[in-house]
Amino acid sequence: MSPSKELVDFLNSGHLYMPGISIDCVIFGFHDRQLKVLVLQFKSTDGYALPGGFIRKEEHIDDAARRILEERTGLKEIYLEQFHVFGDSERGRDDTHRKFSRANGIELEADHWLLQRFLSIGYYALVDFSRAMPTPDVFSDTCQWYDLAGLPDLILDHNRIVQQALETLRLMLDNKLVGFNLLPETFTMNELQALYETILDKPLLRANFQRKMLSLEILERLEKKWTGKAHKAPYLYRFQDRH
Amino acid sequence: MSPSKELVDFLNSGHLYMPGISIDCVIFGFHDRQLKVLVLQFKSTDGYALPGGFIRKEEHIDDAARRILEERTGLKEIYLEQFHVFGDSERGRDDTHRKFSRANGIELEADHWLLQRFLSIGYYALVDFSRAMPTPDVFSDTCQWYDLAGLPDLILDHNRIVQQALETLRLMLDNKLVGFNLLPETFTMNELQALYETILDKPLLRANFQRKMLSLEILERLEKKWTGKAHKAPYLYRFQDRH
DNA sequence: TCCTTAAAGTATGAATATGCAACTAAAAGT
DNA sequence: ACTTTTAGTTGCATATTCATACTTTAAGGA
Repeated sequence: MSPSKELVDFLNSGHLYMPGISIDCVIFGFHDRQLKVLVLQFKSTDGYALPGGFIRKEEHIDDAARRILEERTGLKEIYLEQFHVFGDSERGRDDTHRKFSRANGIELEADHWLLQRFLSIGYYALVDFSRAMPTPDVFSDTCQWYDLAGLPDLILDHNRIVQQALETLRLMLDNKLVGFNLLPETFTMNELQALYETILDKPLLRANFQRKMLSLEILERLEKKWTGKAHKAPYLYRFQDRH
Repeated sequence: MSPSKELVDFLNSGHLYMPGISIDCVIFGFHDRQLKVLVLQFKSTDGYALPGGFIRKEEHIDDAARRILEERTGLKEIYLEQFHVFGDSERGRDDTHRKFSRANGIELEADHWLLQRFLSIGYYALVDFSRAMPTPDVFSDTCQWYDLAGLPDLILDHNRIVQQALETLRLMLDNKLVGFNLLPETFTMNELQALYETILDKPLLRANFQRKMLSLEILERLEKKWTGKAHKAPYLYRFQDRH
């Protein structure tokens, strides 16, 4: 098979980026009471990977992460935070990139920039599942949501990166009230509770959850949402201060 | 003035390290009811800086941080954690290193590795003040403890790095009980309380603090400490599970 | 129309944690 | 022995959280 122009261009673009450093993004979404993560599937091989990329020579690292995120989801203004640097001494020096390139018709030189050791800065992002438009990158055939529990084996240490992102998310959930970024503009109290229960992986008492959330005085109660179901209609709420 | 051999060797050692990445360490100590930070003073200029260094090509980033820490304090087995990557796009591209080298008799080439953009991984460390042996590095005349409140102006964004390390420390204090790493092996309840009050920058009620700490069941009560003062002798305690 | 069902919203008492103040203990000086 | 001073403890009021029960309301059906 002959390599695509996009791939060749990318493999020749090492001089644009800071050497030895990459960014990997754990992009969380929430749907059907499940926490989801965006995962790419490589072309021609069966490798799965987190969305990632490199830092341009003159680019703030947060801007690099935002750029990667926008490319994969179509969304600007995403809630985004770095959480850890992964710095194993052999990180990136396995044959992941070599095998991928070979499968796509390119043999990488031994000193190719993609074959060097890479640190990776882990970012986690929280997006409104209903607004994200998953879009594959130059390496990938697909860009899809996976249930956190049903993640495939990912390349390198990407499974560990997801785990650590999740731990950070749990720590931040009450601390900084980041959870709202995973929901649409308006939501019911039940949806919010389901989000918390999913992330924390434990059931919460409805009455107490409601009281706690309302006591924070960050929720604006809107009109009711008639669902057509045979029971009292829930209120819709809006978070008063996103991010 | 003619440059020292050590400095010349260091300036020629760029090929040993990962390019574009450094480590900066905020080393906290506690003494006289004050939180202290280790700060270096540059030779021949009046620049102050955090202890820092670079990552060897085959070295885990945590090992690099531990190496830097051991060089500055003489201590192994230090409590150490990365907390943030500082990645401004122009970071490192000011004239700090050029001025320093010039003052020490070396004119750096425009493309010298020290004049490139650098990301920096911030680590904070908690050490037992009484055991640390502050030791300057090749750039520095002195390596000294400074009260957090009395820090001098530091180079680059190092003052901001200290601020962010302090915020992280405050977050972690109860969360992971890291505070004990700032105290000697044994300590009185009063010393522990003073530590907490200093870090959190607020007074705590003695009775409540004691009850809370004891209820955690992580303190082992040892014999009493006779101070020679005209009052009841306090107990000494030991933390049961360092780190 | 009115009763039933189911989920939303609210209220209440118990358990636990925290804030505040007082009390007892003990080491050393007078 | 009495005082001073700090350590350690105790009791109680208040606040927060936990667990459960009660009330409300939209829609379906007798």
